[in-house]
Amino acid sequence: MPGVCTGGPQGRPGRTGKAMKGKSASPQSESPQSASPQPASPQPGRSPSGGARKHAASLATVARDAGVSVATVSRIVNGKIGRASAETIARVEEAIARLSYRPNSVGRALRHRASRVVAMLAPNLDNPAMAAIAVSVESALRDAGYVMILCDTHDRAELQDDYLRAMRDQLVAGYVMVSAVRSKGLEETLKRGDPTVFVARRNPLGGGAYVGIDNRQAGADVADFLLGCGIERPAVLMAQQNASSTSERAAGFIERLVARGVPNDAIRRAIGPGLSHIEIGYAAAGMLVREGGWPRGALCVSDMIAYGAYRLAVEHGVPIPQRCRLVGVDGNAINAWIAPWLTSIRIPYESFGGHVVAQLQSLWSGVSTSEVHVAHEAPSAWSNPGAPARPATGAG
Amino acid sequence: MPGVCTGGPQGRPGRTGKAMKGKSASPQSESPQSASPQPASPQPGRSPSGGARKHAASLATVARDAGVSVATVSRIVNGKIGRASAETIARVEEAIARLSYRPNSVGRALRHRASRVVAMLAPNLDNPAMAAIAVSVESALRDAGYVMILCDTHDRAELQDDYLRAMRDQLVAGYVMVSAVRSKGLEETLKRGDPTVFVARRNPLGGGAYVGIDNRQAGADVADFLLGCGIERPAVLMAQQNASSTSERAAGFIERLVARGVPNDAIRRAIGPGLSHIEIGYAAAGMLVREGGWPRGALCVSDMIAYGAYRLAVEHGVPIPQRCRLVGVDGNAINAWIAPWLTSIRIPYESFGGHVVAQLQSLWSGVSTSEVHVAHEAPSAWSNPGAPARPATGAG
DNA sequence: ACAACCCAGGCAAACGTTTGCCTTAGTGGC
DNA sequence: GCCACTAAGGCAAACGTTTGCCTGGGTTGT
Repeated sequence: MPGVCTGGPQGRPGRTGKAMKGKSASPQSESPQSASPQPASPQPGRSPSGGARKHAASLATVARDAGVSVATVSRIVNGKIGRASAETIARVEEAIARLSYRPNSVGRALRHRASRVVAMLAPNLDNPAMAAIAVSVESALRDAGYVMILCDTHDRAELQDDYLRAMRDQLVAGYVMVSAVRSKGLEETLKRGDPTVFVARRNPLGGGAYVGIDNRQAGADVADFLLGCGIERPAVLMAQQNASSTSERAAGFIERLVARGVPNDAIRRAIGPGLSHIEIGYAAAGMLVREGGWPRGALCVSDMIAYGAYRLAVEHGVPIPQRCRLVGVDGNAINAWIAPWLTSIRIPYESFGGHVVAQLQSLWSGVSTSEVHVAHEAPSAWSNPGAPARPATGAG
Repeated sequence: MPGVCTGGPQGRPGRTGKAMKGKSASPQSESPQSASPQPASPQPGRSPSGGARKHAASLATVARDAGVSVATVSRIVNGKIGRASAETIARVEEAIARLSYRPNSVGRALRHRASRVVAMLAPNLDNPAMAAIAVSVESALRDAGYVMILCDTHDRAELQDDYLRAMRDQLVAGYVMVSAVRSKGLEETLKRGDPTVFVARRNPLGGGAYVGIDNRQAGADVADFLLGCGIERPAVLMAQQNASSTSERAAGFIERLVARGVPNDAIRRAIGPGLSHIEIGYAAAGMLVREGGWPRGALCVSDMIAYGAYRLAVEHGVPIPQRCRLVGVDGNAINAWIAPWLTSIRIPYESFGGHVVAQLQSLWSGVSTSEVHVAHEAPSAWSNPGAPARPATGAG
């Protein structure tokens, strides 16, 4: 009931929404031989205004109007000139304009056995980093004349496979797999040689086109940063699920710490369970603190994990970053506005789209592709450590 | 150069990324009669492994294998039984399994003149609220057997029109317009009677199916909340661009304040320029403060605007919410983790998908639709006003 | 005068489905 | 024996493109 002026504590924030009804009905084409024949299929001709709806103009319409054959119109539309006289071209173009003809992508796709649609499969778009990738890829695809089908896999292998199959049925031109998980369907897709680009997390089956940062290096950079801040025993907060990307960050971090003389068993590792990184961060921080109090600094292998840890710190009244410097990885744009306490390695997600499309185009033209490592930025926070403007500590 | 242990202030956070090269090349089908014939179209048969690739099985393949006609296979696949004997069905299903046949969506779409794809057009997915809507709609569509093409319109009318056209060429089954802007193409789409659902912002041309909250009521609720907190002269931070949704919130807010005895000219309104709500919030707060100092409380017509205002408060050393209570609208999930200072009206975006799909199905079956008003929640923050756990103010 | 070309464009076969209509058998009723 | 009916399934025409091949006329070369 809206209107009440209360709004007390809601308990710990739980579900990120999305009840995920366990139906697991495969999207598109509810598995052949199923008995349910597309319920309530969109009746194209039906309209409340009744009567025979005018269909959009097709090649045939234009051809008739211009007094030529469909072949000629098709060639003109596709710029295959040299096959038509100037007058014919003019006549056809006039007809096209008059009928406001636009080529039908579905017909094209059928003929070409490939559409101008690219599928992007990603886990939880709730993560701002994922959203940033989606935005970037979408825009780059658009500039290249493609559109994007977005599939939220929730990091679940079966769902990923459902989508892979459904996308194949769509004759998509390629796949963009963001943080893909290992699965049977993925294996098949790759074996078939379908154009596939992995983003942010390497192909769990090895090989393949990849766009991402050098995660090991990023981890090492954080180690250098924390040591450089005078924090001699930093910890690391990570996820249980060993996704190549984040575990590489942790590995690079530890490696560098050890290389710089920190005893291996002095590096406290907290591994949070679950799926949502934000809850992982909360849980991992809790474990860490229970076992030995707050560290003076920590690598959080993703910004979301840092958010979770921050929440615990706030609950405990531990000021961040003064008593514990958290360093995340991602550099979400929102940090600059509402998370000034967070130091983060910024990943330039806004440039990923261009690289992804370039990789796809390589695959389409048969060129073999290699991994693309985008440069990440140095650890940075909104304000310098110890600089004047600090959040919400000023005179109150 | 990664590795440096500095990371000073980056200046005010600026661009939300996305350089938007002004190309404005229409996605898909670069406008007929254009001379550029699909550069580097995906060569379907080409594979580095060379040789004739095996195409996926089609109805014809299955028919041949089972020794029946394609018509029979089609009918069986679609569950139109009663036309085939039990043995035939068994034989065909066996063939389907053996060849792992899956119906080709493109062929279907061509035949039906409508695909099982729904287009969602939204401005900037950077906004967590938009992302939440996208997640919800995607999931609901999937459960209904559809997939979603996502189009980022950047709130620009021409881009919206480009996409609307491109989506029509795709024979999409329907349109989900999130915060649509008025445009010529939208007008045509509606005139054509294409199934269209508006989300979060009403149809700028009036009428049509809608899913969203009662924005006026939400504004009034915030007014009640702030007055109830003893804040007698609250302000409002809003955007210049008069989107129906946010301006209705502001209107409802002011209306209620006036109704409860606040003199109209005592209500300070700050109207920020620009497109990104977060920068609008920053700018609006700046204007407000310059003109008369910080208010004791304010409605921010969206959470993003509150984020922007918060940044200014941090810069000025003004503690939020102690000295100025900000109340946003959206209730982004992230608030509970890293924005405990924010009170917000939560909009249950995770339930929008279901309503949107229901609206679409109504449209598809020719039933006339009405607006769906989802109930928003009461203003709430993570912690009670003045409750013990306050962020980062504890003993340092 | 004839071969060799080129130009402009049409024919028709795909691509994978769906579906109205037809045919062929079989069955029951009279 | 004939009619009516049903069950089982095939034929072929769409849906909108693309493209290899063909044709008919014109030009050029010798």
